Amino acid sequence: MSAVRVFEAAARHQSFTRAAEELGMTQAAVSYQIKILEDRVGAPLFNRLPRQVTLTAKGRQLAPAVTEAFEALRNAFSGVEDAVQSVLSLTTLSTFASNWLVPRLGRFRLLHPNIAVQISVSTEIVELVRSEFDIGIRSGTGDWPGLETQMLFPNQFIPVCSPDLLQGVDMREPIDILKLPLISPGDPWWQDWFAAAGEPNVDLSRRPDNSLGVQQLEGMAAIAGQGVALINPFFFPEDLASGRLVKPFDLLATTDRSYWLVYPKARRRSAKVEAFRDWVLSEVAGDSEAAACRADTKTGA
Amino acid sequence: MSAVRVFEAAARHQSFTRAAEELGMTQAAVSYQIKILEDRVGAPLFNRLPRQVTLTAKGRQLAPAVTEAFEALRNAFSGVEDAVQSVLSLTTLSTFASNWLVPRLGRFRLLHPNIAVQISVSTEIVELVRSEFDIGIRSGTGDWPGLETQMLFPNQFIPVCSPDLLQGVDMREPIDILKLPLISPGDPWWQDWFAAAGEPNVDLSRRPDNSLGVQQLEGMAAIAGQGVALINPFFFPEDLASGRLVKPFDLLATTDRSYWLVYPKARRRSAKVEAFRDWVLSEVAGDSEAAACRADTKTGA
DNA sequence: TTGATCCATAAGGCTGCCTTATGCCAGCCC
DNA sequence: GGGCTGGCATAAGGCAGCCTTATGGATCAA
Repeated sequence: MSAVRVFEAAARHQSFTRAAEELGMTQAAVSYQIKILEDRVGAPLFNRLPRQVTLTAKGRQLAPAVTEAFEALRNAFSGVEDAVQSVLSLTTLSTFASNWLVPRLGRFRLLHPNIAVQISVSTEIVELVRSEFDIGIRSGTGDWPGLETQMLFPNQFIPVCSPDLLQGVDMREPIDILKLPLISPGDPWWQDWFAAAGEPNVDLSRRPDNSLGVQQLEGMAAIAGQGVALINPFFFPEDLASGRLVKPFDLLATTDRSYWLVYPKARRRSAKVEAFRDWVLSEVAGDSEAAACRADTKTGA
Repeated sequence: MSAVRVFEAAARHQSFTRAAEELGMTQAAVSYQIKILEDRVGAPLFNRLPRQVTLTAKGRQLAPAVTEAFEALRNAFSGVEDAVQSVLSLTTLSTFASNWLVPRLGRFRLLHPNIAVQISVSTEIVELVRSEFDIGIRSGTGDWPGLETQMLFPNQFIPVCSPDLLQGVDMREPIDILKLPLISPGDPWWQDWFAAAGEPNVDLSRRPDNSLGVQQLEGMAAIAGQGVALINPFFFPEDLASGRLVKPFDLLATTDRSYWLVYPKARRRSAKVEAFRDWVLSEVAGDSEAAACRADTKTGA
């Protein structure tokens, strides 16, 4: 089979030496391969003239078809390889996509205009090691065998709501939150947050469970004044900075889970993967700086 | 490169196991090759599902083009291989072609209707070992390295002429031939024949040298009554049998050379070569029988 | 004649491919 | 539900085939 490849090059160059150069091997190897192919075909494909080789009749019959076939192969593979180089496909959690990634993606496109990003949103964790995705964003503890992992930010929660909702409500202790409607009260993180706030025995089971299940929507509901949502502040930096969302209590409930950027170890050398990873990490670093800055101005005020 | 071949089969079958069967290797080898190709392309080409594999998007993009390219290759090679199988090309000496081979070729075509014979006539000895010819007919001593050789018949000479030419000529001893015009008196075999006849010192240098150089033409000239030609009786069996040519003396000059059928050792297993060789040998055997038969009838008469 | 170029060939080493053996996973069937 | 089967992955190991180096032959050019 590789003999065919050698033949193709030799036929194009009408020279074993040039073909060897093109293929990065020695002239002897070309001669060897051509002989293999001739034995296999049962007839000589080249006339050996003193200082050159020329195609025999059968060689001339073969050469154009072979070259054409290899052109087709080259085109097909280069097409796919271009796609592989220029399309980065990632699977991500819904809220990360809508509240973190998509708003910033324009900057990535500016940095890397030749890399197209395909986002697939899914709640389930897809098997990344042998999937078609280059990168995944997932929440967990970071121990995924076979995957390179980069922690992005912790999975923390804090209750937020619209400032209007607090009007006239006496909000002194965390338990006072229960005076307001909760968004997704069935979310078990609520129990954890109240526990972290020193109220381990809050019973939310009798509240109507209008769970939205997706932080993005919960945050939107909170902004709309429909109640108190438990959200990760990393996903609502603008709303918190602008005051559209306020924190009744500055108590973050921390979890053992974080958001991670992961990708198969096998593809860690891929340029597009490196580019995207570095960009995400720089964005996360920017977030932390901004958060620190806001904290400073707040304490300063 | 061979990984592409494996991919093509696997994509067609949508199964590594079937592909392995088709290619005559193990399923493990297919798996190995596909992995090689995927690493090289930088993206998976198959989705590994529980009891089957399916093409990924990139695999689907690749498969048709690859299959098409391989079809083209297969067609090109099978076309050439058919030609190799069905066309027997031979290089032969002019007289052998015209006076021996061509008149009998019809029988070969009847025996092997699927083998086409291409005859190339040349006086020079072409290098057979790596030429495009499958078979050669040459005159010599039979020591050609790298060639399989089959002796056909000896290179013997005997003077012949038209019976009309002998009218009124006293033809008792070989030297009497010189009373008649010689065809191609410059032919050195004349000297040899006279030497064999006990006349080593015949001087032919002063005769006009109207050499024809080709026995066929010399024989035709003799039949036409233009003189005495020195010919190989194997080439004129009909003319001798019918009496169009007669032998003034039944003295064959033998030489150390013979006519040989030769072919490259490398192609001795080729069906067409074997078929042609066997046919030629059977024809030669038939000649000998016929000659023996004629000799019998002559002595019987 | 000498040098340069191009191909063939022989010898030898090493890589890479294939096989064998085993494990895993899921579906199927009793 | 527990074997059983079918399909693929993986590891280990051996061997073949490919490539390289080195050399020779043949021709052309200077």
